[in-house]
Amino acid sequence: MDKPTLPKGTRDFGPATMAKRQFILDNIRKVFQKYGFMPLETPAMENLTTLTGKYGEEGDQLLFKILNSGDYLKNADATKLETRNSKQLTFDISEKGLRYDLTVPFARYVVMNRNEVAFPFKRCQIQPVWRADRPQKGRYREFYQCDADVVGTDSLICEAEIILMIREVFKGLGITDYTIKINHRGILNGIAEAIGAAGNETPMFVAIDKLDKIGEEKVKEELREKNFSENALTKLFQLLNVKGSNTNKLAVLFKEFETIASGQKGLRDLRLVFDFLRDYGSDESNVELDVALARGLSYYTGCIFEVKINNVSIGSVSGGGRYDNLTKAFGDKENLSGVGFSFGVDRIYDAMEELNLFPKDAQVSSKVLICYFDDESFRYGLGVLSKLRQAGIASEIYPDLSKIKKQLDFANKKMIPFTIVIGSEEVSTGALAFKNMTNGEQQKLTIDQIIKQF
RNA sequence: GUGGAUGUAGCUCAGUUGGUUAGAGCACCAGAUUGUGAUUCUGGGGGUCGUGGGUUCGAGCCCCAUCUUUCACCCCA
Repeated sequence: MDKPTLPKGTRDFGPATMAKRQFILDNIRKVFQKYGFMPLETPAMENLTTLTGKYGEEGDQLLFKILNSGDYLKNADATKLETRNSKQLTFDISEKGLRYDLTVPFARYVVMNRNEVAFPFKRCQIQPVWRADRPQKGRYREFYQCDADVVGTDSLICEAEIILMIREVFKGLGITDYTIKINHRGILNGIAEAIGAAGNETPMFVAIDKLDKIGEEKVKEELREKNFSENALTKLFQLLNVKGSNTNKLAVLFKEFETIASGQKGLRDLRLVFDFLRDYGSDESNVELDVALARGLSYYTGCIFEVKINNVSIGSVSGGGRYDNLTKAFGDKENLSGVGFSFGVDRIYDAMEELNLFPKDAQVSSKVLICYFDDESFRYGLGVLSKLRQAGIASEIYPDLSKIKKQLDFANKKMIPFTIVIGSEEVSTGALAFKNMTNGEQQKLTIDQIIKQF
């Protein structure tokens, strides 16, 4: 029998890792609920027709497909088989796939339950997603997303609340040095129009999105290959290089977009988001208008977000935006506007590990371990255990009669901070040896006195 | 999906131009210590060198394939 292994890009999470992951997840869940988002879960697999066509051509290639059950070659086209046309053959032998994100399944749910849900509908969803990507650091084939979306309203208060939630989650996790990048598809379209590249937006978005990574010259090179004129490039970088505060950037762009409707709309939206933040009693801290931010997911139409933790070797840990046409893609007659974002738990974990931000006691399991010398004190210990648990103190007793050294070692290994050592003396007097495992101090206390220590 | 790097004990790594029974530190187990752990001392277990082929009298080391992890591209949480 060969040694067992895990599939590429997947991981086990042991108790120590789980404690830290729970810490992140609990924090996010708490904030989502505080902002009025109701939980939703959807199946791991969706029909392929639900998933394909929503993420662009690249995204479709990254979908995990599930082979049909039974005689799956029954419906396979003979010529496709003979010519080994895998791409075409896929849809003959597979009709289900694993979800690629949580937004598309959510849109599907909304369309299917249109009459039951009360709009505007706020839902949060914390579940794994799967991508057939090639794994790297901070990039897995199975990972958790934590989504919060609102559907059925155009109000930009939703965008403002997304910023508030991101800041609250990061505060709870102890992450202070981060940037919430914000942009608007309208601004991007406006720029394309302003430089005379309307109709050629996609290659422009793809290229400028990489600006902070590969630099101005490389982006220009890439765009020249896509037949952008020198005039267009000069104009483009004039707009991308506007520095200063968000207000300043908005003002400069406002002049450029005098006759461009989509650009105007983008600027108005962003200005309103910033206004709402101020009215709420907040400000623009950690928020940066980045006109080069484009994002690949093709369904975004309005504001777009991306969050980076600074000084770590991890890509973005959160992203999202507004999508106006997603329910229409599922045959919905009346179109519903939605906006949402997603935290990547796995990347937040990696970043926090790199920055050493996990609190030490995030790993503690039980608070007390009961140790004993003989069978009689074990029996007595069970009564003590029961009292501790009734008092709500997480505790356990060592299950086997063995040397006290081994029992205390076990407490150390599990990072249990206190032990109660019981022997014949303790059984007869009721004064228990209560030991602090961090500093080694020990005192004789009754069980009631011990409970009061917590 | 394209190209590059990597893999030796539970962990971090040594291992000479291919040459006998593959090493260290930490960790683990047992004893010194029959009512007290993270210090010290003594002893012990553990590796078909990622996997499968090949070259050779002989392979941890050379060649090929494959898998894992990782880096760049693509894309993205």
